[in-house]
Amino acid sequence: MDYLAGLNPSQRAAVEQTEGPVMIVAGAGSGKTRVITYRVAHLIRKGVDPFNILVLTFTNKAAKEMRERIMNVVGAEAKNIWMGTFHSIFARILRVEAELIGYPKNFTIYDTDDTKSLIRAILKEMNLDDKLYNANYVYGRISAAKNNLISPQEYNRNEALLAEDRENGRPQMGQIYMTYAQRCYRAGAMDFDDLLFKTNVLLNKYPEVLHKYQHQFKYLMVDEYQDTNFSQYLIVKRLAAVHENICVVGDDAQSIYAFRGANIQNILNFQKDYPDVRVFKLEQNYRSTKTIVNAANSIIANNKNQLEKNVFSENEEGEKIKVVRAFSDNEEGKLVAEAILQEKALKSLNFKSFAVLYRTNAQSRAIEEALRKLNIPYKLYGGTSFYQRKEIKDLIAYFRLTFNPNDEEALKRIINYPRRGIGDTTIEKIIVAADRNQYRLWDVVANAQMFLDGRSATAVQNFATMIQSFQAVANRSNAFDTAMHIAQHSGILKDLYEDKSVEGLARYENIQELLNGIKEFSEREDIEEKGLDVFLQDVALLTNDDNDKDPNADTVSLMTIHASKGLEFPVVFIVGLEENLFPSQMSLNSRSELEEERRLFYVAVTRAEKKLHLSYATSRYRWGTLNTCEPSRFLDELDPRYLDLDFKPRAMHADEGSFKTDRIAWQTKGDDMFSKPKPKPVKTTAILPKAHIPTPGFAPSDMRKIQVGMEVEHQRFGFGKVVNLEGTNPDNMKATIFFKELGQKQLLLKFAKLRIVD
DNA sequence: CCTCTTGCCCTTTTT
DNA sequence: GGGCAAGAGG
Repeated sequence: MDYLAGLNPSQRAAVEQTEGPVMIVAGAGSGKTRVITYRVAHLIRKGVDPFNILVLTFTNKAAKEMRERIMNVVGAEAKNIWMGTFHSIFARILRVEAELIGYPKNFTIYDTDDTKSLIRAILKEMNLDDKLYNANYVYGRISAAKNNLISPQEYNRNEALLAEDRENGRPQMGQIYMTYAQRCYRAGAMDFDDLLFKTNVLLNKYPEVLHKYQHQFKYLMVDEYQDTNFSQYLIVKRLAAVHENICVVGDDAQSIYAFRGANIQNILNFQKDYPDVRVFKLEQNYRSTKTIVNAANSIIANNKNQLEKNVFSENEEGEKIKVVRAFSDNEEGKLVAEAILQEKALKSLNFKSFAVLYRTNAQSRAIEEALRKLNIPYKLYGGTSFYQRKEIKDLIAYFRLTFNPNDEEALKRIINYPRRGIGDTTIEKIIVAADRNQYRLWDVVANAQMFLDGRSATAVQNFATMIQSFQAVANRSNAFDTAMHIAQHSGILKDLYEDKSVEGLARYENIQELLNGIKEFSEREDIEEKGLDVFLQDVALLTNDDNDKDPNADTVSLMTIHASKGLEFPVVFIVGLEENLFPSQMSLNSRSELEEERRLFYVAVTRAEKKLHLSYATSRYRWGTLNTCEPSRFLDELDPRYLDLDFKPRAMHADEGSFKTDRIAWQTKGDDMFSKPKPKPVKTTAILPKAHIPTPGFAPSDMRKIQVGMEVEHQRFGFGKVVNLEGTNPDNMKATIFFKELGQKQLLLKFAKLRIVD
């Protein structure tokens, strides 16, 4: 039990409390992973069979890392623990039980691309305007329904939801959801949300199945519990209902996935669900300097609904946080690159001590270019993963179709790639024929001459014969031999080989790499079933960290803040701290969304161990055009005691109420923000300041008469007092006005409609 | 049915 | 600035 010695009292107590409901509230850097790994190790040391332990995480990376760490304590036994992401664990269970709920065992998992492609196809068939019924919007709506366990039937019976859709001008939403679900079902496919939704259906409908897993999983642990959605919450609750040995670990301050349905209430309400819960708080941060921890605390203090805790550090004070202003995104990249070289030399650090974090993937480009110019090695995390590349998806689509010939998305993808004379018209005919007769897609394809004529019938027939030959090969060969056979006989390999362009070469190499990966899989000693179908099962759930060729290379890490959760680096750069970028423009509609952005900033700040750099640019390319940017409000929220500014600060924002109107001036400038016919869904949580109703007969006064100290009325901002005037030229005269409702704002008198109150 | 060009949308974050 | 879908022309 030597591993217990390295724990502080609260960590140790959490590890030793193995029975009953437990909640561990773990502040950033407080040794959370350590506690989970030791807790699992402790269970095993106490004699619990690893097979009876279920540990759920949010990323493959977290699961992999944890398993390795447990293995270091208890050895090979750790291999038998049920540990993985929600999606992979329940996909695994669904593979066993699928037939009960009408799915084939080798059902396809539709990734986001497949899902959107199917939605677009349905929209087209229904003759709906794909701008109004934007595929992203429709997907979001369906996803939200599934995450709240609302089936298509229930959706269409739910008057409130239907009314909401009518108000949003999208009355067909319910029908789209219905059709989408039917098409997935007919294709033998589940999307990401289905993996959880169908698990709930299974556990709800088949008590004997529920019973089986309830008894198998005597001990449950859920990492990042603050990021669970309702669907996940209910699965966990059901599985834990018998033994109630449920331990959830999380930090409400780090909840950053509400956008995909996570419900922070799950952790805030855990104590209500399990009144006899034991709560452990890990409040000491071992990762960062006092400066960083205190600065992070000063940010998160701006959020309202939180579990009470006091995160502190006993580490050194550390350096102040450097805040840098750049003129453009490119200059920002340059400043970051130079700072890395400087600090590396000064403190004799490795490149891998540095991370650059950003809000959106698109920001990586400017940084990458700057790093390349100075020959700084870097590694990009996230972005398009290996498995999302076109050529990889194409080959995998052949695999998918071989094992599930009803997979509509796979079929559409490759029936005419490489070219074999089957055009859109023919594909449409196939789908319509299947639809009309309620046939499975493959029944139509395999009997093409019944539904099509002449040339196209033959082409489709040949295609069907080819897939059938692949099925025959798959039946008697291992994964690699099957994959190789398909790559060759489908014509993909030849097609790519003939493309001698740089990109074509890269694509060919990628296919080789995939085949190499499958070869390795085929040669593994630790698995019995080595068919290509087994390899295929998890592919949709794999992310890019799986393809990490050289994890120990000395490179700077570049990633989104979301991807950085759970990681730590000695020196961290957070770039793009600008209004509309971070916080994201999409988040400005409600307090809850803004709070999530703030938690995201908190996550970013707490990744740093020794030194933190923040930066923003005053102009930035977005959609190919140059935009002016304002510094992020988050910079204002940081306690200035911890900051080292390289420029003269100015009052950036007076208070939260003012932000909405502040940016109108520059929004209208560059692009088409206002012309987009994109009605936003109704947000009930909006806390925007109430619109001011101007006094009857409101008329703007002559601005040449305005003086400091005057009381004025603004058409929309209400009443306020002039505190400062800048400039003399009437064209650029700017007034600083303190509004009673909205706080301080700066207005260009040229545009402002102000009435001087007598 | 195929290929090339244009024009549109995009940029939130991920399983 | 880039990727992708739709549409025109071959």
